[in-house]
Amino acid sequence: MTDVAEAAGVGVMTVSRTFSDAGKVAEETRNRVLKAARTLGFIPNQAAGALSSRTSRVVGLFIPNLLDATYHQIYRGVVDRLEPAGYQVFVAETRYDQSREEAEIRSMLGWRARGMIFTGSERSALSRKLLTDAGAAVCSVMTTKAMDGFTAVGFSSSRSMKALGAHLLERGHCRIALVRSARFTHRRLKARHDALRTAIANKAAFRVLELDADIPFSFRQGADAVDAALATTGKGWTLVFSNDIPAAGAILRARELGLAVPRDLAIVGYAGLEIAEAIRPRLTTVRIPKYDMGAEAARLLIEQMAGREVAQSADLGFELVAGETT
Amino acid sequence: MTDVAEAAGVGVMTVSRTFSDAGKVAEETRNRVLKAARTLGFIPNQAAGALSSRTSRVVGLFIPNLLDATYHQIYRGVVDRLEPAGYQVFVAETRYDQSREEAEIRSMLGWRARGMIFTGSERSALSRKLLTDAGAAVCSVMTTKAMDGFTAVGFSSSRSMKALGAHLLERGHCRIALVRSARFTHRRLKARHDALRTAIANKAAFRVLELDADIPFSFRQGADAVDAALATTGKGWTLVFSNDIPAAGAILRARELGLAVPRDLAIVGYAGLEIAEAIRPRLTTVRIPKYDMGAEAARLLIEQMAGREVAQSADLGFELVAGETT
DNA sequence: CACGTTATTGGTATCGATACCATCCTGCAA
DNA sequence: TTGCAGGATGGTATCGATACCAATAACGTG
Repeated sequence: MTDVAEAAGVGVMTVSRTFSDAGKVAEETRNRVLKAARTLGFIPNQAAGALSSRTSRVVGLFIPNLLDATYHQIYRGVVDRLEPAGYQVFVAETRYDQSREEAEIRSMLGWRARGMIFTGSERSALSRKLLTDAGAAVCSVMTTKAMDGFTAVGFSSSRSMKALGAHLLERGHCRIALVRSARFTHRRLKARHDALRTAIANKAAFRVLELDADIPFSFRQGADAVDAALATTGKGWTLVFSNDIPAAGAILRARELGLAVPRDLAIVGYAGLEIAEAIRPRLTTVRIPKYDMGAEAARLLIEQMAGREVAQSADLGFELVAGETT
Repeated sequence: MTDVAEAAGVGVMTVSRTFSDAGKVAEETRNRVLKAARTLGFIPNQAAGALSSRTSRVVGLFIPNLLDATYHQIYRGVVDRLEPAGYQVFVAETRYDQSREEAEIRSMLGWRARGMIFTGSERSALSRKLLTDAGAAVCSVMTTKAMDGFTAVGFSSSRSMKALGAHLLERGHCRIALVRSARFTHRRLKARHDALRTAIANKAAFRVLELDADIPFSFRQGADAVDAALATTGKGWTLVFSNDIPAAGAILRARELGLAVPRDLAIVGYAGLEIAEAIRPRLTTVRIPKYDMGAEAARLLIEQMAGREVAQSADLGFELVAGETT
């Protein structure tokens, strides 16, 4: 920076200002500085900037699985809002692993991130403590339950399940099986499941089909669920998945076995991914506001980091998509 | 750090060493320092560390689209290798946009990343200049062509297309159409396509089906391709896609239209994703070493950053998966 | 014309780590 | 006993920005 200052014939502060507080440097000077910087190939050292200003423009984004289109869209939404605002997004893929998440939080705090956005399951007690102690602005996505001073952006998953339950009852489904895998069933998912059970009450038979999967959401998981369902409960059941991918896998498997969907086997997904409308029969699913949740979370976080008061939570709703599989 | 040093009754350097060069601190002292750090909630400031040591342990990873399972697996491979080695991976999603990529490179250089891994299409001239000027270690993934001092890890996509061409001719396909979209066809993909054309020579009819898509790889794109193919060329063609997702979309659409695959319409994918074996008929595709490319690229980069000599490139091969759609 | 105001610029201490060198201590060989 | 190697530890300058304050120029106003 000293070199650039010298080359441009100005003080270092003018160079610094040229690259940070826009507008406080005269146009003509600014151009001279930028030209000198370009000639010398100068790129401001972010580390030095963060250290000196004692406040980095880093925001941490925690995502269980970036391959999941739901989370990927959230990621896009977050980036699209934070980048123009001058923030740098550091992504951490937690892989549904709490110890990974804790390690990543530490790492973000090491970079002195001022804000963090979490998606997916809930924070561990240790994570929450780390975050509150550090005084970081925190926003949880996929839930509307603000807590511990963390804001929340999402939708009511219990209401979505209530709507789904009503839809199923209305279409005369009377044997409903919830498919899940122990390894990827976190508390929030359990709550979602309870909501469905409640919605159904005893107007239909209800059971849980527990599978063990090693990958979070796979087509195979759906196929396995169909096989398991046929083996244990026989035809005539409605399989409710927690994602569209395994639901699609179930459709493919059902067709392979010559089963009529939804007559022999009904299928429900969750998320509202592209495959839900690409596959035949069209999948019944719950479309959730993926991108918008990310964008809104980012917006809230920006406000918080600027020290402004913000709403504790935002409910962006959902949409029940009645397809041809129920 | 000063506080921790005081609390532990040691000098700041001992604290610093406790958190960085492992082994140079006596076990007993080390424990005292760690305890003090835990009590005080001390987390080393990465920015200060990077500034002071004039060498950050940051590696940039550039990916066109994290939702694409190919790139996502590469990402996993990279992270799994670099994290245990003490490096921090900063991911940048370029979205197939060169100006985004250039901006992200600048940003990485701002963090003084010592190494960068690129996947997908080729670097622009400006990008290459930025990288060489900065003296960063660079590795390209998905290609075996090392250039400009950048190492490369991948497979021979032209050989994969030659193998595919041979397979198609062997199975008697005589009308082959390459499906692509202008927006997402970069130079490497073109080279891949040329290789297929060469492999086929004039032993089969060859044409290109140009679609315009706004998303890189979607099911819809495959469905559109089927519709376009039927409209322009009629039945009996083999559609060659550059990804399994649109190929799967094509299968779904073909079945919806009552077409027999591969008799009325043959379909070929690329990448070797889960859906290729989940869908019926099973998709013919080229399986590429996704995860391993990432891991190997990371390994090479670690060696380079340690100043050791490394092989210029690594060819990890591919596997032609003959399915039921050809 | 004096004077407050605003726009622009510069000097220097400072952020929190690490590099580098110095010091101290211990154990062992001569 | 002496000398010395090597392990453990500490002191302090330094990395490259920004915060803070000061200085100067330009401008309008009464």
